[in-house]
Amino acid sequence: MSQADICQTEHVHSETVSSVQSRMETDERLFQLAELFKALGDSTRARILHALSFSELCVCDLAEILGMSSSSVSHQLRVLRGQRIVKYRKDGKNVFYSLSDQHILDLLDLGLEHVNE
Amino acid sequence: MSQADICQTEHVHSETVSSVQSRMETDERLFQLAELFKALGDSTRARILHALSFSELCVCDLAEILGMSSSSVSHQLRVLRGQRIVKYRKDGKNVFYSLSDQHILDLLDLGLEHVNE
DNA sequence: GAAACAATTGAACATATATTCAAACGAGAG
DNA sequence: CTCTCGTTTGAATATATGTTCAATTGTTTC
Repeated sequence: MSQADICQTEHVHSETVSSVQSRMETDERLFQLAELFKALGDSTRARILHALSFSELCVCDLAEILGMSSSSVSHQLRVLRGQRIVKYRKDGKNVFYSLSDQHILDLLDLGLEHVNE
Repeated sequence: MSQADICQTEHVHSETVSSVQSRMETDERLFQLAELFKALGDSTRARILHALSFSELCVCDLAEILGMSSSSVSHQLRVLRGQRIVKYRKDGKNVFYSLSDQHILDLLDLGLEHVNE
C-alpha cells in the first residue's frame, strides 16, 4: 500500500473513522460472517437450500432434482454442513438433509426478496 | 454423470422429488440469489458493509478503516454496486457509499445472529 | 459372506476471484 | 492551465473453488 493510497484529508473524516472503528465487530467475527455468506453464494448450493426449504431430502433425491451427480451434491453439502446451514439424519442407506434452523430460511427469503425487487 | 450416480429408489421418493421440482424457483432466479450471497461472502466486503452499517463513508475512509489500499476497496465496492448492495453519491472529489436499503442491513444482522449462536 | 446401493472422499483439472501495481480520469485549488 | 488528490480501471499474479472421476465406506439384502 503506497503513500498515494492513504487519504490526505484525515482532519476531515478522522472522527467518523475512529467512531466506526470503535464499533466494528472483530475481524474473526466478520470472517465467519463472510464464510457463512460464501457458503450460500453458489448456484448449486442455493438450489440445494431452496429445495430443502420445501422438504427434507436425501442426497440422491437432491441429485435428481438438480440434475447433478451425487458426488457433486455431496461435496456441496459438506460445505453447508461446515457452516451449520444444514443438518442431517441417517436412515438406512439414505442420509436425509434439512435446513438447520429458521435463520437460514429467513436468510433465503430475504435474499429472494432483494433479488425479486 | 454415470448410471451409478442416479438414484435407484425412484419409486420411493419420486413423489417428493416431483413436488419439490414443481415448486422450485427458476434457475435464473436462484443464480441471482447466489450472486447476491457471493457478493456478501468475502471478508473484505463483509467488513466494508459492516462499517457502512454505522455511517456512510467515502472510499478513502473505508480504506483507512480496513487498513487496505483505496484500489482494493474500490474493486470490492464495484462488486457490491453490481448487486445493488450499496449506493453512492458524489461530493466534490469524494464518493460516499452507503447501504442500499434495509434488506441489506437485515441480511447482515441475521447473518451475525447465526454466527454468534 | 457377497452383492448392490447410497453416500463420502481425495486427487486432478479448469475456472473464478482478490490483491497488487501502474495508469488514467475527474474535480477542485493554486 | 497545471498540479494534487480521490477514485476508478485494467492487466497480471497468486490463490481459492466447483466438478469430474475413481476409489472407499457403511448399510441392507440375498
